[in-house]
Amino acid sequence: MLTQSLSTSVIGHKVSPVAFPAPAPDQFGAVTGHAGLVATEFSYKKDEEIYGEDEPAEYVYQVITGAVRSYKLLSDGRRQIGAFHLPGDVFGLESGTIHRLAAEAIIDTTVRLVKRRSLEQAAGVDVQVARKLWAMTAGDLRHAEDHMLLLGRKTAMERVATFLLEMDGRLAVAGMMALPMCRRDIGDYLGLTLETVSRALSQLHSQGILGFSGARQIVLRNRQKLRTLDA
Amino acid sequence: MLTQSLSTSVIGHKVSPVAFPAPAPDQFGAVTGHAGLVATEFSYKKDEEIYGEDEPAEYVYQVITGAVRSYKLLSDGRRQIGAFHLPGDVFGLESGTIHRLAAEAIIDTTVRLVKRRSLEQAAGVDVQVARKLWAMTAGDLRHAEDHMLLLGRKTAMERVATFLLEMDGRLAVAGMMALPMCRRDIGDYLGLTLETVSRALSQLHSQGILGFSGARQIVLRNRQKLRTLDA
DNA sequence: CGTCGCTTTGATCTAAATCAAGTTGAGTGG
DNA sequence: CCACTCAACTTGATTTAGATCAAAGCGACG
Repeated sequence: MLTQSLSTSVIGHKVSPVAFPAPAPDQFGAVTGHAGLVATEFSYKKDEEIYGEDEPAEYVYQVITGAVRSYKLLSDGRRQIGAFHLPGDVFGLESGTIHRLAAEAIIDTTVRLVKRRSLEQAAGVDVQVARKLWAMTAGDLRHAEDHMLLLGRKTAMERVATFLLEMDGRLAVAGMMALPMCRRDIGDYLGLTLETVSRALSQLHSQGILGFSGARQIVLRNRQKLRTLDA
Repeated sequence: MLTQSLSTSVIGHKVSPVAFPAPAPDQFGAVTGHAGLVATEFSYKKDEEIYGEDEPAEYVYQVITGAVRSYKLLSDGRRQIGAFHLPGDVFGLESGTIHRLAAEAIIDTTVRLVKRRSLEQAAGVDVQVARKLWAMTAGDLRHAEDHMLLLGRKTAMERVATFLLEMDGRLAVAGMMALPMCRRDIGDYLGLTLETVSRALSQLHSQGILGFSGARQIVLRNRQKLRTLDA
């Protein structure tokens, strides 16, 4: 299966910023606003693979709309999701030539992408670009280090509380968050089963710490209490 | 407590390579062999702190002899060791200004260190240095991604098998490895208790997959079998 | 408005944690 | 050089958090 939509544009300093709902500081712009890097848009349907584990890393991506999961698999199908990527997030950035994790669209998703080689070339010319690429990889490392602590040492309730606070910070609009991912994805991110995730959420609901409007629309009613549960 | 020993030298291209038993490719040399960076040696006693979590990242370190653990703590003392650093390994490298994990000497340890600022400065002048710093952070990220899979989805026996194969690759000499760390450290690295680690090792011993000469001297007698157990 | 995937909830099981002794062995001081 | 000491390690008994197995709800979509 290939493209659902594709458009190409040459990104210059103030040329066609391609408005997208990026809540986070624009990580990509700081890098693509250089030397006529070519950025392309591409769309993926729900559950479509963006790239596979150990595939050559030809492109670097930024989520425009939608959501993406990055993950590793064991031979028998056990899966560990390393990160969720939401609008504004850059993913698939590698210092080497290979993607260490696979990536799939969680829901219908549109991304911007640039060739990894062109970024590396820009980094060779512009020290600021090189600095930014390093900083983005360091940001991914920080997240992974925090997540190792969660996976190795936190209880199920602590993991779910940490997840809710993370998602609250990343996608809450008007105090409500619309989770794009299913319970199984959350479980595979937190090193739990989907049933354990569901039970923890139910318990938080019964304690009035969160409210539901459908399984994936969540309102945090007591962030302070949640913070005491997150470890 | 402060220094056990300290010496300073100006590292130039072929000036005083300060011979050290680094089995890995010399990650530091590629970076310190530039622009008269000043490298200092420093020693730490067993269990001495090298830096704390969230402390300013003033230096970048390389193990000369000994071993180091990098870890995070929860408020109640639960600990997750993110990495062990062995002779030749660089640690404490940050893109930002803060150490994200604490570091302690596992046994008496000597390190080389350079100021982070001076490395950043060199990276601003020399693109090769910038590239190397990025590649080192990316290497740490790769390890963290692999470790998330282990912590989130592997069984106790799979974790211990993975650990043995990792250490075998990093510190086996003449088919034998001398582990510098205790069972509790191994447990805190693998997200297990020390008892579970001990039981897994005993089971591998009774199956003839490994041999002991004292609890920390291990010979792998059947790497192939171990690889089938590692997931 | 029926179907199917997702979610919740309940019952039971189990891998690993916890609690509890012993054992070993490296380092110390007599 | 030997015996003592103490931390590290092993092993056993029991507990438990979370996994697994199973069966309803529910809700979005065709």
